Amino acid sequence: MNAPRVNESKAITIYDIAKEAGVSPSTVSRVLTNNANVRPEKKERVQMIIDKYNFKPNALARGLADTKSKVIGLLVADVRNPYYAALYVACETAAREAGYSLLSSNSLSEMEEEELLIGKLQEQKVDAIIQAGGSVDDLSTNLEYSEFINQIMATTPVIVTGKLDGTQCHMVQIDHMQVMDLLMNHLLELNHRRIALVGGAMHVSSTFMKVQRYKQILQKNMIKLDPELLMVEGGYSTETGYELMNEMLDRGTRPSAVIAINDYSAAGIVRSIVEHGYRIPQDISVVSQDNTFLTQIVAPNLTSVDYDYDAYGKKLIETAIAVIEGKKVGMLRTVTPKLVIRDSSGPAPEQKDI
Amino acid sequence: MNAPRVNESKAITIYDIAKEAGVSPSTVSRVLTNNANVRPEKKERVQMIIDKYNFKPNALARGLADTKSKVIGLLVADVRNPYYAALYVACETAAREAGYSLLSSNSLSEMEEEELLIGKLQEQKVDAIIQAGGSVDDLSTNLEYSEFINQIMATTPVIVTGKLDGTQCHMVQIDHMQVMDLLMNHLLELNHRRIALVGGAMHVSSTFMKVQRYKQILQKNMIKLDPELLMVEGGYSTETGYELMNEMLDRGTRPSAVIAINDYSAAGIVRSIVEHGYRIPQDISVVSQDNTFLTQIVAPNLTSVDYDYDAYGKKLIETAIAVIEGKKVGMLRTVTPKLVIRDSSGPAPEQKDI
DNA sequence: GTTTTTGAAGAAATCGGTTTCAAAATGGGG
DNA sequence: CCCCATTTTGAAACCGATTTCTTCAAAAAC
Repeated sequence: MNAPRVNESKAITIYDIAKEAGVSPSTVSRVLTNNANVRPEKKERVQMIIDKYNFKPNALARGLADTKSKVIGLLVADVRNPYYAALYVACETAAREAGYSLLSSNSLSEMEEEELLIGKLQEQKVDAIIQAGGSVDDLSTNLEYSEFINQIMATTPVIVTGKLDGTQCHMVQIDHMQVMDLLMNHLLELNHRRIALVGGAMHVSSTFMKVQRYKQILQKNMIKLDPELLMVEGGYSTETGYELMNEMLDRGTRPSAVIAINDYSAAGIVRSIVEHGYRIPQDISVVSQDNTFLTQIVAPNLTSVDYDYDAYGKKLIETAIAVIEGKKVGMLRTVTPKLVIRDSSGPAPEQKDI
Repeated sequence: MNAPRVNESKAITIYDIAKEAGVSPSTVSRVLTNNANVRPEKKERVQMIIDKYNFKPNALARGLADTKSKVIGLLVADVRNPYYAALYVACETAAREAGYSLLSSNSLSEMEEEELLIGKLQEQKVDAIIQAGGSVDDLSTNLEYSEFINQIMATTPVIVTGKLDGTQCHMVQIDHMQVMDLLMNHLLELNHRRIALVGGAMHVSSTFMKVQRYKQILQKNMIKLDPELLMVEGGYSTETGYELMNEMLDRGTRPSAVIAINDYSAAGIVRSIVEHGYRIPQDISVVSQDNTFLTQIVAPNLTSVDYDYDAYGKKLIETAIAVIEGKKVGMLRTVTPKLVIRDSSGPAPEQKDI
């Protein structure tokens, strides 16, 4: 009769395994890390005991000994935003597949908060920090921020989404120019000429680049820029989209198509348009960016630009691991956007006003 | 002229601080942990040097030494679901305020995956594991799962959302009965008698409880249960909501109000209703659960049951910390729901059929 | 058959903290 | 001013791995 199984409060260690296998702790460690020769029969014996107890080496001790925690810190602006949620899941999946864990935080767009959180991540000895969104994207504080990142980089490698000048940190960036190209080409092919840009803020670098590109494309197509169609002066929320669109329509400005800065604000834009009695896409087309699940919640389903989040996350994690392992990898990698056409965009209506 | 600042590759340690302060490492540690007496003037001197270098103790070493990592593992079903995203952020905030970090994973509803992830968390020596959603809620595998949790509990305390019999693990649970009470009372007060229940799956415990309660309330109000109004046989997605509602309306069943299992599916339900030419709430009221931001994206804005995510997350973290610190705390804590009335619910239309 | 090379495995140092233990310093009372 | 109780403090052990350094044995070379 076996002794009753009792919760031995002490966790099992490499020494216990060693004793039971009749070998030294070093040997057990060698079996564990698998980067030194151990005689096959011994290796097997040790492995059996490891399996028997389902022994898992203490990651803290391991991290302390070899100064690699196998944890990557991930700072996202806010996972409640579907865009970041998608990116976060993609990163986690990629990290897991590479044998890393993720220590993540929501910075909630306070730069002070960010500093605190990064400090926390450093305490935890994460091997690298990925910063997705937040201060990185803010043109107005960019210089100051680069300084800050450089300081962090002295200790921990940092990878950011977006582009950050004046640092040695690696970047994975969506090709914002191409995002705008995709949207504009789609609309121009549908004969739209009065294309509005709604939502976003100019001090955010991605938005800034998109507006630039928007203007370029108009020019190339001999379309005169109507400043009334450019309403990039709010935020990225549903509320903002709703208000900006209301303002435009109430003022009498009538676009044939609207480019929303993201799906989130598109929801507000769509509502405003519908409430003003226009049909989508018959009267006004709406196209959006991010291709989150919101595209399928809003009626009609939104045409939106997708970033292939899995690939995006994978690139971030790959870059982080490459840097950790000291391998060479491009400083700036790009995520290629793709247009997903749904029901919210259609041919421009016959022109009746100017 | 100062020497140029160079990246000293070696991180600064407690010993460096000790040397510069002219004290022993033990003393520095005492200042750091603040749980032993240190002569004030010495304490100040050490603290100054700590501040000077902005020294942060290595969390790995610390965790190894006192077998407390100050990290809590959080397993959520899927942060891309706004409900879990809200809960996740709430937990993170609460954890941070209590001086803990969060190591989180998305279990993505594979029980195998869950086991793997929990194993990972244990390796990382998290002080406790919070499991939010996933297998916990599945009645069909509940027994097997309890066994599994008990095994984990031998090493790491586990806190789950929902109710899990046969384990010693702490639970924080939404009062599902009350959720249904709130929704039904609201609708009954608005004179609704033909109330449909759409979405969800009976093997999920929360849904099961809600259906039970739904029947009880009908009975108490002398309303005969119409099985055609009960469409709890799909999932929790927008797609499911859309399909189930289509099925009901196409079949000719006409409710005066619909209770959606969550906001996510409500979006599909709303779309189906609108596409069938009914107005919300004039013809059919829709009420929902979770009170995520989706309530404000769907038009009309959804009446929904809120859980006060901040309080919810805080209860989870508080419970976890209490367990970690060996303090007594109730095995089952409850989250009280609250109804948020918006535009999707209104008085029942004058009865014309039966 | 002896010497050299290579491979396997243990002892011990190390990572960077916390904590126990014992010694030293301080302080209060007689 | 001395003695005893109480703080303070430092030395050393410890947490649980990895890794370097040795030693020893076996295989290869001569």
